[in-house]
Amino acid sequence: MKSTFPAGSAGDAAQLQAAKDGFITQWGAMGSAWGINRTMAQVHALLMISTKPLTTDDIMEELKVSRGHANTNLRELCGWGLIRGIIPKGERKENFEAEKDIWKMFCIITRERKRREIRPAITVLKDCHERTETLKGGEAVAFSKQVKALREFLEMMDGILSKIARSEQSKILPWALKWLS
Amino acid sequence: MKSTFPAGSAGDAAQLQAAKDGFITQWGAMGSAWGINRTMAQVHALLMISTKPLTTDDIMEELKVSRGHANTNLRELCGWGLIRGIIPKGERKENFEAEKDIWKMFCIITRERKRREIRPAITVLKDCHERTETLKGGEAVAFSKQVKALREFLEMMDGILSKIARSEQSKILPWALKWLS
DNA sequence: TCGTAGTTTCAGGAAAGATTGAAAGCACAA
DNA sequence: TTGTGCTTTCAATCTTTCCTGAAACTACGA
Repeated sequence: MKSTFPAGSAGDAAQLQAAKDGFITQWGAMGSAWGINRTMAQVHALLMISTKPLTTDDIMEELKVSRGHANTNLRELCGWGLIRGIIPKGERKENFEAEKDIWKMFCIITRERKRREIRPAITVLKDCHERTETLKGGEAVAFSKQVKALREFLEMMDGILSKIARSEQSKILPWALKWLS
Repeated sequence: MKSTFPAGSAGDAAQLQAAKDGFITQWGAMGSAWGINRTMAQVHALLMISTKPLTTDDIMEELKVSRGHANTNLRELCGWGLIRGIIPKGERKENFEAEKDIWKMFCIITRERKRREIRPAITVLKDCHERTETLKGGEAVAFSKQVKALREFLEMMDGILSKIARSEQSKILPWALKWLS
């Protein structure tokens, strides 16, 4: 519903819009599968492929959601650090832009999920283990052992992911490529 | 609500039960966060720490869920390959037992999520890229480029995860430990 | 201080997802 | 073939989560 197409035909523009819509829809679906609010994933997708920062009203318009909902999801994404709000000088409206670098995105998501989900799980496992390791009886020993194995596994994962999330893409990528060969 | 405690006091048994319940609850909560039905995660937790195979009725009793629901979740877990049903000879009731090896569990989950979530996403990205790579105009070029970067990243991940999920734990673990140092 | 432009909050409606319970289905033994 | 013991299915219901819209709030300029 706009005016200027720097180049290409109207058909091209329609095709581009269709591809964008498909992308946003699918990214949203993928978000759901990973336990992320669909709209939040869509807002993220939209900002990720936008060539310029967008306002709350732009989001409302594109995704057909209410102002309240747009605002909530934008804030949440800011909380993750996946987007940031900027107020262009002279204006009062806030504009949002996404981190576009895939590797940085990956690092952010890894760090956050580690913090929000793996760490708490480790805490619980540690607790379960400590509360049962001194108990006698086959049942208790088996439980304690299983819980310990789980905990050690998650701690190893946590360590590896921390290390990866701290690395530069430039250090990981060539290594990954070699390793995959 | 049972009889024989091979060793230890009644207090010990209560403590063990409390720890088990805590574990099941928390594993369920963690499942939710990762986009997995809470009950399914709890059934998995229950079987993971059980020293013997359990029947549908055992699950119903422990988790206080209906027969239908227990059945659905057991089937789903079988679908993932995380548990298997066995019919002890001479009996007609099906018993379920979980894969207890953490590394194998991790491989199964990795493989399944790759198949169910990463592969479809790659397909969509490929499609978006192909539909726009020949279009003219700054917008189209930017979109195409971003989508391509995403796709390449996911394909790299897919490759790495495939490789890891095919490995023996014995090959990864020492390497991980060294790498973490 | 008031008015304006914008943002945030939240009660309640809507949609999605989980759970039940009961009926239908299945497999085997008598 | 009928009966028994167990599993599966599915409409109905309950729960959770999402989403809206409107009111409250904030920041700033005149």
